[in-house]
Amino acid sequence: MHNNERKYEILYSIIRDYIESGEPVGSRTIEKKYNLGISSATIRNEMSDLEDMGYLIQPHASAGRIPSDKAYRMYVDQFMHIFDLDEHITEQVRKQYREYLGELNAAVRKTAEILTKITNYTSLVMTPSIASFNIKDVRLIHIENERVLLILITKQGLVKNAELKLSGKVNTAQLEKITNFLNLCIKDIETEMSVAGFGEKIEALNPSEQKILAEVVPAIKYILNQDNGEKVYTTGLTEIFNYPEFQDMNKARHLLDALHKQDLLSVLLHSALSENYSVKIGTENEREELNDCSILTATYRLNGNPIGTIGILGPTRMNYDYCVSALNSMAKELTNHISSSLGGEG
Amino acid sequence: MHNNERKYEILYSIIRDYIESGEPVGSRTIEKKYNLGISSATIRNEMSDLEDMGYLIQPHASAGRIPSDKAYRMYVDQFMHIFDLDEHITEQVRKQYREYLGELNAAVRKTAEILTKITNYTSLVMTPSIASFNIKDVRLIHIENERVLLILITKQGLVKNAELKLSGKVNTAQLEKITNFLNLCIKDIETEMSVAGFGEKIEALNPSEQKILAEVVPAIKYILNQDNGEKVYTTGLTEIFNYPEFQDMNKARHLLDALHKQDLLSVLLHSALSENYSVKIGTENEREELNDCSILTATYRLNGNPIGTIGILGPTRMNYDYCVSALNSMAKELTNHISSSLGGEG
DNA sequence: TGTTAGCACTCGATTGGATAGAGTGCTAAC
DNA sequence: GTTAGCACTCTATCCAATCGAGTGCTAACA
Repeated sequence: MHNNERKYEILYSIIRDYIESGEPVGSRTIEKKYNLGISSATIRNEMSDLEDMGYLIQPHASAGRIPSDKAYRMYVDQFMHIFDLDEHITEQVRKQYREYLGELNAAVRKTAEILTKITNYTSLVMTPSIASFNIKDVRLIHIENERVLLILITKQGLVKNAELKLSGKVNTAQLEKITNFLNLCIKDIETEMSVAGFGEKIEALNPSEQKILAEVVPAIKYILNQDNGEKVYTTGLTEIFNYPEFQDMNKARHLLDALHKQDLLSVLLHSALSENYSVKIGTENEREELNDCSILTATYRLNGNPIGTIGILGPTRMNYDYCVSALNSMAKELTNHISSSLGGEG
Repeated sequence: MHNNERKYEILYSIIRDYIESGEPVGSRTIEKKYNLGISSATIRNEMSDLEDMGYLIQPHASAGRIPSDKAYRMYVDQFMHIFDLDEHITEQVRKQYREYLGELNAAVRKTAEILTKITNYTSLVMTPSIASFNIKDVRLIHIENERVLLILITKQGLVKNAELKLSGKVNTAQLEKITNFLNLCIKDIETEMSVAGFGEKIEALNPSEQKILAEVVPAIKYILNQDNGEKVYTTGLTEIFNYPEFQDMNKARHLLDALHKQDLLSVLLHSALSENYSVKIGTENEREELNDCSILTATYRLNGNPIGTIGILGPTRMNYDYCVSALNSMAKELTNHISSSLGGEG
């Protein structure tokens, strides 16, 4: 077995062919389509070895062979070639982004649309949590009785609001005072985040105001920490019908059901935040419903820190080169857009 | 033909049977399952007449017959029986609503979930436009430079906000003055809605403030009129896979594609706002994609005025009695919840 | 020893004919 | 006007035959 190189060349050819055709690949196909200079009989022997090694699977005795998840994994690790998208595509993307100046979530969602359009796969995007940003300004607006609207404005110019229900009635004057106090203490809100942490400064408020403050601060903390505003959007859910591996109704249904579960998607994309990009192939996905799919993700950033994830979902037989490239390019564009439109400083 | 009553009794039986079984109904089935006191041969003759009249369709020569859209229409108009849902179900619903006190959209979306759960059909809900409510309070919050957050609070306690981009920078003092002015003129905003309509009162503002006002007012108008905030949510999209009429992949895909189009759904539900409830059967739906479905809708109200629509989508062969009943009951519950939780006055 | 041609074999997919079964329409009798 | 009876139609299902793609093995060859 001094010639492993040839084996992998054959495997590589099989993977490429199968990704393109979707049909089990036979030894004669390889012999004819790829000039490896060896006969189909030799290829058969090698294929038999590759099957023993776990790289190929024979759906049934008289069919060709298809790559296993392990084969795709090797392909992605060894052979995959990441490139930049055509300049005229990225230019168009930038143009579309420009329309969403400041509206970050809209730009992120647009990214999903573009991804589906250029790859014909389902795409998933996660909008960033407010926790990724630094608070510049806090406002409390009185709605009525005990209801208060909390507005957080970040240094980057993002706005997030949420309604709070306090335990008792408040009035506008009280809220104004508390608002001013909070804005004076903004640094503390970010770091300490507890009433106790305000120290002596709190003396500026009277007892009843302090009581309200004690309710407001945990609410802010909650909104900042509970991934509030982090949401997953999907586009092109029905694209999977294009692929023969999902012609089976039950399979398609199963997958679609899974993709409608917000929490599942949320966990999926959130866990991908730690890596620059990730490729999960078939059974590498923990959820059983996704074992026939590959999920590619990439993160977009603000000031170098990942704040969200964009992803593509398709059958394991997918064009990894193009998809990973497209995903990376889009993540890069989105990152650029964010830093230019929000002028991040913190 | 002095005995049309019998004909319709047969038709009624066929419809009931087909709704239940989903299989073409033959004359012998009717003879055995429904005691009409006549033989299968007679039933055959009547069925032949009913086919000529356009109420029945024969998929092929040696099959039974299935009801046409026209038959369902007659059924809905003549035979349908609307009833109230079981008290223990509505009690549960009320309990769930109570958790969303004040959060109207959350309650509406919950309604979709409940509808899908109790009917096993896809459900669609439209959240109300802010235009359905009376404005009590307007706030303008300065974000940075030319960016302003507009907050509208309704008499009913709903809060709606949107970001505005003005043509030039503004400062907090200016916005405060304009906010005060707007709140003084709230009646005018509702009725006139143009800067000219403010008459002499506008003298209270200096020219630069008037200029800002001239930008803000159309924005408010836009938000009030453009159905801003009116959004359609779907639940149970994959339920259609349960029904044999959508076993055909292409059909299912076609429908799912359609149901992912926000604008289509929006038009659909919006047009249903004018009626208390509506039933659109098969080809009665204008969109070709929906010609195999029936869409049932009902409106929920605030102070007697319809402000939103909830709906169910299923195959034309659907249990109209139960579904229309469920829909009406839920619309009633939602209406009650809204009037009790928002304490509508205007 | 590695490579290759040749061949028997396997197995899924397709085809076609036979059959069963459900249901109709027509006719003749009641 | 109603019904029993029967011939007819059409689909679905089953089964056998066939096709074809692809393999694995063997023997020959460099």
